[in-house]
Amino acid sequence: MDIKSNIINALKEVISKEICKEIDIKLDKTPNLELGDYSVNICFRLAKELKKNPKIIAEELVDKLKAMNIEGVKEIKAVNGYINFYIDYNKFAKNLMEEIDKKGNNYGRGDKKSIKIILEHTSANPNGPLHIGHLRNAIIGDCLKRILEFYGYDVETHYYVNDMGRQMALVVYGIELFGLDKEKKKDHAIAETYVKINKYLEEHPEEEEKILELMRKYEDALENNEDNEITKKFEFAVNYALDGIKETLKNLNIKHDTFVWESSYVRNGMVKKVIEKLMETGKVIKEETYMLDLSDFGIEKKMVLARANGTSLYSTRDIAYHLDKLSKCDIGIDVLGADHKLTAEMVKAALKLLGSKVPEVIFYEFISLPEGSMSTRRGRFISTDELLEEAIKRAKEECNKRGVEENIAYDIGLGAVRYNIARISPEKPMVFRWEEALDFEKVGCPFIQYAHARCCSILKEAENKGVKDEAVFNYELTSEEKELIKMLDEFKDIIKESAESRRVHILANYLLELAKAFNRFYANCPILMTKVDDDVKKSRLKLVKSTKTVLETGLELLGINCPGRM
RNA sequence: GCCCUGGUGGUGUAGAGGAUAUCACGGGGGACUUCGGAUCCCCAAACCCGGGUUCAAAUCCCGGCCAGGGCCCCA
Repeated sequence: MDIKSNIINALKEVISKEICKEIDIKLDKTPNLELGDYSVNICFRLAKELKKNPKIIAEELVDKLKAMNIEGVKEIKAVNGYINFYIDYNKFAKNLMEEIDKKGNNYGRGDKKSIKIILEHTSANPNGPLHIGHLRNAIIGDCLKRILEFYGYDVETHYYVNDMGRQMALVVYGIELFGLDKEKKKDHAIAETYVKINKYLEEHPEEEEKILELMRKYEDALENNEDNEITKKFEFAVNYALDGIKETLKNLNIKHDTFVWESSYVRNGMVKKVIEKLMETGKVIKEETYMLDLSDFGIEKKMVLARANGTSLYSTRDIAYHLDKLSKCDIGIDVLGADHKLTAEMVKAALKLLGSKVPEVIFYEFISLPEGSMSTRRGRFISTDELLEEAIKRAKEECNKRGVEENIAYDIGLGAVRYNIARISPEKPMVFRWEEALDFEKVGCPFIQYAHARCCSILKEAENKGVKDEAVFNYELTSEEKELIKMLDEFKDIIKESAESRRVHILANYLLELAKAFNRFYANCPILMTKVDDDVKKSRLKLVKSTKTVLETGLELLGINCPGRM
């Protein structure tokens, strides 16, 4: 039984006995250690019902609570109507350090939940490289996958490949007209051709017909489940772009389990079936084409299910994909840009109409450039490759400046890129500025990695000196030690909160705080110095070891490596 | 016009009913003869505006204002 539950149980017992009430109790964190470690504000709530001053209620309750000798609690105080609990750090520290020691990098891991999640993320159109907008999707998605897995879910990641859109037909036609620059990285070569064909079409609008024809032919072939010249051209183009994208993802330390092509749902007839089933609901209106009435779901806009020429539409294929995906898992999660909000709502509504589960959708706001939003079509974007390359280059310079081996530059550079995005809550719009992206002081990641490296070197030094770590903790702990211990304990809650709310920035911000707490501890509490008492030395060393473990685990969950020296 | 997000020191960001609003950068000042200075400490500096709900509001509600996004037989 942990201390928090002990406190809550004791409170419930006292309140039901003294006041004859069952109430929900939530423990709060105190603003600082002087006010204890945990607190409750129930007295304010009780004050109204009992018509009594909250201060007095608190004092009375404290007397009763003290008499109960709650295990792990050293002191209880009533302050201005709050009840503050002070925990017994010596005991607490000992237990916690032993737990971390025993579990190692599994400390904080959730129990296996036997729940299958399919998490779709990145899913950028294969008409060019990942730009820094897609990067936000990819990083949020990948961190989330790691966190959910660690929390105990069985997670499969999907990359949904949009191979049927107009933009792919443009690429295919573009390759016919202009070919591909074989010198360039494949996804960049595709983008170059894509920009050219867009410009060409602006100048030759009469050729628009050819694009429509390509789309028509591709879809016809798919509907008949045929392979012919056209499908080969599309597949070539898509795979060509995907090769490049996969290379970038690999550099980002991101791996998808499955790539699902939207065309597969036309091939297997599911898209047709979706339309048929939707017709059966009686909510389909036939105008020039089929429109779905979703007003029952509060959506006034009608959802168009197919083009007048009979070809399918992105959102209809998306319904088929979700129907299939959601039948294969317990929870489906999509990471999508905020521009998909309306369509996502429509897809959800359509799924409900069909009696299906609906996906959870995580929206993130766009990353824009100071001069405006990005556009692959206009060639106005910053690619992830570019950013990563620059970040690693900058990391190398920093290493050289400090006389550290360059081979850790990748870890530092990638860490900065990933962390810089992971730390921001997704609903916040971001503006990309090179100076900020490459300012390693501003990005908290090197700070965290440095704290880890520092742990490593202290542990190594201890080994040289023959000092062994042990959770003795038989002395009065300093406030820095207490803060650090509390942070290490909090890791479990952070994982839970981060996983359950599907918010990765919570973990990212926590790690920075942990590193901060560690540095404060390091600055104020001598560890291996000769004047330090042996038991203190051993205990503090254990604290270092535990911090290293948690930093390692946490950074790994953000897909960030931590070098042993830097 | 309608819908959805966001608005917190100079800048970027956390906090989503509770006590003195987090952290970083930038500015100013300081610390260190032993464990690694990508360090630590201190100072100045912020909740868009107006109402409301509450013992308690940055946080919830209503109304403004500002910014971004959406409202395609695009994806």
